[in-house]
Amino acid sequence: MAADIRSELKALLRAALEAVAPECGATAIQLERPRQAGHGDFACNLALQLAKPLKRSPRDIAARLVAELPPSPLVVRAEVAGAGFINFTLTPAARRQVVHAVLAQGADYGRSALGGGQKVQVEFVSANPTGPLHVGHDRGAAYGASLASLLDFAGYRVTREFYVNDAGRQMDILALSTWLRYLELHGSTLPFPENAYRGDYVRAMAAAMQKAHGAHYRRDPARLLDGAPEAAADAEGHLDALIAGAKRLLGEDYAYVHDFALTEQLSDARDDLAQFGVHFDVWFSERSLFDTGLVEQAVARLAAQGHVYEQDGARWFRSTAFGDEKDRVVQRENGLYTYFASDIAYHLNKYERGFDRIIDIWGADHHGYIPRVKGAVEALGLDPGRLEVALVQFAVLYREGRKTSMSTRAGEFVTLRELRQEVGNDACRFFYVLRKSDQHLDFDLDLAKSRTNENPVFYIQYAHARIASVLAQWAGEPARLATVDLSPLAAERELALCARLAEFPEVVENAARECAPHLVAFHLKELAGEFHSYYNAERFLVDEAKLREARLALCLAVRQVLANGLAIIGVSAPDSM
RNA sequence: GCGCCCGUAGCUCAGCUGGAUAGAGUACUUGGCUACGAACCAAGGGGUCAGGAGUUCGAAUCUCUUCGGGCGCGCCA
Repeated sequence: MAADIRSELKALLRAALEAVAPECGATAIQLERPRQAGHGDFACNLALQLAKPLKRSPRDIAARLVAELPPSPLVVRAEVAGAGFINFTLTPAARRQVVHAVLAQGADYGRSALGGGQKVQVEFVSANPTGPLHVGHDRGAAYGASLASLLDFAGYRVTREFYVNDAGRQMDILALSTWLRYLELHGSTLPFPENAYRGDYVRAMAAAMQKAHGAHYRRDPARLLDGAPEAAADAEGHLDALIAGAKRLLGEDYAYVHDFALTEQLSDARDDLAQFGVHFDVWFSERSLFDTGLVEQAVARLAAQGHVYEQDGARWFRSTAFGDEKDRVVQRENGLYTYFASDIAYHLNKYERGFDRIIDIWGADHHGYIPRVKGAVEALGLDPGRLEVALVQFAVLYREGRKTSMSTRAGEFVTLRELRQEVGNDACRFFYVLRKSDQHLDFDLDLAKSRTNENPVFYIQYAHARIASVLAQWAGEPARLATVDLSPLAAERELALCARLAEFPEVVENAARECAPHLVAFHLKELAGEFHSYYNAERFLVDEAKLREARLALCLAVRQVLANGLAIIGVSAPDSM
């Protein structure tokens, strides 16, 4: 609807341009929505753009353009303003028609064909399954989930994916940690390494393992230390020796312990995220890349292209040839592939799955990783332009005015679960999306907890609930409002509200283009604000039937847009609070 | 040292591909419930858009530079 008005106005301007300056007929015509109400519904800067090539004053050109504008039933006034803007004021009927559009399209209002059905993959969270999700992950979860919904709404076919790092040393450390706690339950007094996973959840897993299998995985802890360096002298070496010892003593049972811990953590993460309203279509296993030989193949493919060389016994990818700072090891001296190697394979796999766009959402601390991954993609002969990396800055948590430190291994962190319970799902989701993702963020826990009613999410939900309440008291049939006569909506406040509704599809497209769901959140805040003003200024359930129904139709349209927007952000739209 | 991100009101943050007098929330000061929900509304004060230079009709926005902050620079993941 709004797009129709835009294209109509552009056509008018195009015609005027042909009459005034045919030699500049190729100039792109830009329409924007002025901030100030006095500047009409749409503004065009065409005359300002033409000033230089035509060597005439912008206001003069604007006046000529206005004089040549063909008449239109949508436009009540076109005038020159400011430095040479052309401001269009629409007729009230044109401004009101959006209400019918919203009510007719319902939950689909704002849906766009921008994506053209392209396949896009959004990979996010992808946390190591070595402990509960914590506040270092939830911002990425909220952003990724909202972005995925947004792109879906904007006409893309979206796959939401979680990459499971189930192949590395960190998983071995978790398995070891769990097993050591399990041995403690069976009387072991072996000192627990400082640098192993110390969180209580590890003890819980050990207890679960004991409950399910009794002493089946018990081994003599004294034999575990054979040949291990002193923890004090070489903490990491000590840990590796313990892992080797665990594998030696457990034999084939090691795989069970390992997978037990992995499965526990993964299902915990899955539940946690599901309760946060975050769902994935694919949980992609890193280990599967090794099992299917894809890591080997990917490196071989790089080597075949001449991008791999040997040095110091290791094999290196020449990423400097693709803009990276230094070359990177893909296969270590000990024969093991690096995490980077499996990541190359993973991205190769992503391309092979035929996505038109691949969006990786990473924590900002991984920014240095971008050139090597893009470089590898390019080296494989793939189009690096299809791969986009969105960085999410970490939220810094403050408790009683002090920064809270986070360490998974030390077990000191605020979990996503705790944060959700303290702040609430809706507020939490909204809070994160209300910030631009690449902006640093201070999260004051005490403020979020003690004054949740100050969170803007309630402001928006309240508007939704208020409308629901009014409609309930009206007790009429909402479907009937879809075709009601809107002409009683003549007040400036009502027409401004209509304009805000008409903007929603533009906001969706813009937000999708920018991968910026926060734009949707801000738009909803403004819409809710204008509605609250309206609510306080006018009564809806008035005696005069035509006016009452027109106003209720507008309210219903507002409620619909609020609901559609909140759905993108992953926040509920309650009828009562 | 090199690279990436950032610096806007006391605080937390918006500001769309450069547009008109830089905006919200919060805090502070006032006013509004015998009302369709006061988790709301109305009004007020509060700014060298970190500093400087450049690009042009026009800069918070683009370029360069200085200062300040965050992060990254492993045969870790």
